[in-house]
Amino acid sequence: MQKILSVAGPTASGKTGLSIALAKKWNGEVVSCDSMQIYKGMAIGTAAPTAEEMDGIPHHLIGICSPDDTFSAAEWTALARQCIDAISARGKLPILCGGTGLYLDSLTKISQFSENTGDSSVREELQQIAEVQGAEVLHKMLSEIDPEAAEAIHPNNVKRVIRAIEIYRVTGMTKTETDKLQTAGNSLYREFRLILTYQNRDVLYERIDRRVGLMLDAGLLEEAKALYDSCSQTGTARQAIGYKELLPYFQGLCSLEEAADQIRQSSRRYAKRQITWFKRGSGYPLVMDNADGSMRSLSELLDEIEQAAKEADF
RNA sequence: GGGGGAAUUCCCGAGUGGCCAAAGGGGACAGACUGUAAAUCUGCUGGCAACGCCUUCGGUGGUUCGAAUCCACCUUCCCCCA
Repeated sequence: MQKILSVAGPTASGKTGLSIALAKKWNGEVVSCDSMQIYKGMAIGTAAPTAEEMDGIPHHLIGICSPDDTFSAAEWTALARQCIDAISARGKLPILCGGTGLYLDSLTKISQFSENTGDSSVREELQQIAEVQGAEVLHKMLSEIDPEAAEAIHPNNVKRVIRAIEIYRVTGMTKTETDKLQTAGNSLYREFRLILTYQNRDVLYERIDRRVGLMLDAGLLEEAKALYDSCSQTGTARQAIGYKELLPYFQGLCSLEEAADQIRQSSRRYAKRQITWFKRGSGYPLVMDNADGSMRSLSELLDEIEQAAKEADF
């Protein structure tokens, strides 16, 4: 089984720096596991590593799609698998680095994605039903075809209700059956997952606040402006934190300071959701901060990781 | 100097005699998550020995069986006329 090392954790927790240090130490290459770094022209706002930060370590799946492209966890997984194979073939260690929990779990938990199950016309039709007749009606439709999924998905979560119905419409199989099928079989990888954690939430939040300032200094405004001028406003990329909050500012609806506050807030909430996500998975919790609020040194962290990996027989 | 208005639970903001620990929104906190995921959604938010009790609606007194809601005075803020 292929070995992969993954570095997960909330935004601004220090994944990038750590993954590069690990790549140097263990002869690795980094594969970004980030739903937004995948897009071109969003390097600053997604905190993608600069060439200088990479310091010669090859990075993959950063800036490879147009912000207008639609993208999916399945597509990402397919690309990531290719990267991992290629890196392994070079005799190097693939290091997955990123905060998109869904992507990381897709890679490691889903043995086989079924054939393309998306259909935008079906989605639009269902969306219409939700808008005209209400979310309840849509949810009832799901109850009839897949009661188990309906039970698990809240009626208000229209996106997920639609997806569950869409699967059935396109494939004739329910979401419940599909999920079962996709997770059947063993994982393809022997993963050692580091989950970057903070004992003091405030320390992480301060890092987030500080980084937003740094992004603005680095030219986030120009980058966001260019993005809005050149792209349609409908793709996944427009959901990215750091860009969508700037739109009201460009439209003259709020001050830059207000927009920046909004970015900081969105980032903190995002971090919280990531923490919740990674908490339920397994992995080695790597504590990044000391009790007094200072950060632990890189060498100390690397030593601990080496020890933990050895104990996990990785 | 005169006239008018406002003070509500972390914030904004309803409530104008009992159905009010107090609508709604925001924030915070907690959680869910399998092809849009930096998205989407849920729960929760005075205290407690907790199907009940206690404290709370600027402050102090009062009216009333009963007040955030009525009265008096005080404090602060806003507006208008001088």
